[in-house]
Amino acid sequence: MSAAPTSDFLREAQERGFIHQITDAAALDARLKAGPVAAYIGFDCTADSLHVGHLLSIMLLRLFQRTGHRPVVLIGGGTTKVGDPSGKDEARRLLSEAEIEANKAGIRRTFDAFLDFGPGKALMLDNAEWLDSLLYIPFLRDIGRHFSVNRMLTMDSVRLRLERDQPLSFLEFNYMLLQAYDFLELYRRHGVILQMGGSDQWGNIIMGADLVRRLEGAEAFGLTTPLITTASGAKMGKTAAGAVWLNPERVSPYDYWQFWRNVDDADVGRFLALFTELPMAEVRRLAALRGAEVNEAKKVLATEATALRHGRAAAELAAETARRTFEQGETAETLPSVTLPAEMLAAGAPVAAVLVRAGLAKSNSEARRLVAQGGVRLNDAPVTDPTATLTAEMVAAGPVKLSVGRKRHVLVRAA
RNA sequence: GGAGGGGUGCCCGAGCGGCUAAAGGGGACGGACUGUAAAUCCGUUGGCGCACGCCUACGUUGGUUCGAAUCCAACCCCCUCCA
Repeated sequence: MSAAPTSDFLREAQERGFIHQITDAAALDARLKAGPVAAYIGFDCTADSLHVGHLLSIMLLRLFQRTGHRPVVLIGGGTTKVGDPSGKDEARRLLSEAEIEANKAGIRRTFDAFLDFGPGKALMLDNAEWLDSLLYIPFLRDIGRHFSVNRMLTMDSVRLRLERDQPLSFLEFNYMLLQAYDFLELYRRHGVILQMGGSDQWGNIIMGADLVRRLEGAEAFGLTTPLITTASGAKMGKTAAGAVWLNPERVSPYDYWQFWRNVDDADVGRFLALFTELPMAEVRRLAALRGAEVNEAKKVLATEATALRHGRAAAELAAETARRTFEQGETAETLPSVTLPAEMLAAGAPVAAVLVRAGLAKSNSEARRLVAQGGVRLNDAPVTDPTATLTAEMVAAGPVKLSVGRKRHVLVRAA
């Protein structure tokens, strides 16, 4: 990175660690200072919720809006119909029109928490709008002519595949063109001059920027974010239960808080900068904490990150629930809970079955195994008998805390 | 189109007629130690009211055998070389 950027957006983005590459940092910096700019990031719509893996992009768009610009969320409704073949072993199941619509709605709900979509503010668009009606011959003639196969072959995404003798379908080869075309459409329709995305999108992004430049004679820019891995090298956002989703129906605010509370020590500073909006001075102070004090930083990270997604109240509640559960050893009645039907309790509900019902074990076998290994506790008392049952009397006085391991707790309630 | 090679559990990867629910590693989970961290050590890791039992599982479908992930046939998919 050459001269330090002076626009609010680039300066803060750089300071917080969002930037990996920029096509023309100085020119972009100047444009951002001259007035509001529109920028977009593309998202798949293969699921009805985004997950923590998308959060970096979301936070970047949020920062973009906060610094006075217009973020555009581009949903790949059109490209999802084709199915992105990259990086997948098996062909992905094609989604129906209705599924795509449902997914878009879910994704929209996620974004509503992060961006202001009011009049003149952020936009959410679907590339199906222009891709669905695309005609092959005119597309080839008008757009395809501007793409040099020679150059496409030198792009990392293509070159690496070819070098490793991995197959590359024509469809996939074309993906680049479709992506570039999105940029062109967004420029024409909404004056978008900047595309952002993960570092793996660099090739696609510069193709798009070039296309806009050629056909419209306009300056267009690209910016990529670094690939975020955890200190232990894994792609972030995966836990035992799977992806850490951003929609509360999939991951509760409490579990979301716990996810951030449990990051590696080595990740806390970086994550505070990227996934919260605390002033950098505060981020640096927290990141400098050592030893057991790091826990303070993690709690701040968890609460701030949760507040951004689920609101301050839900975040505080999750923090308080955790404090009472972990630090006081109490049974906080705000923990996630399962309710057992009366007839199940009347007959004596096997602990194993309750574990499965509570989502703490995937099968009865696993539940029994957990008990056998001494990993299960009822109100903090270890369960040693694999055939133990929960009775109505046990739950009559109030919810019972069922725990697996040190960290997973669920309240069991009577219906 | 022709000739070879290959498809194994969450992933990688052994196995190549019975001793195989399938070595080993990774990951994940539980335990110990801690700070709801990392590292380390121990254990677990298909399902089923599971102690002996039963069911499902090694690309798909059939077949040979007392017995198949292992042999045969056809089919599907992938890779390599040739045209």
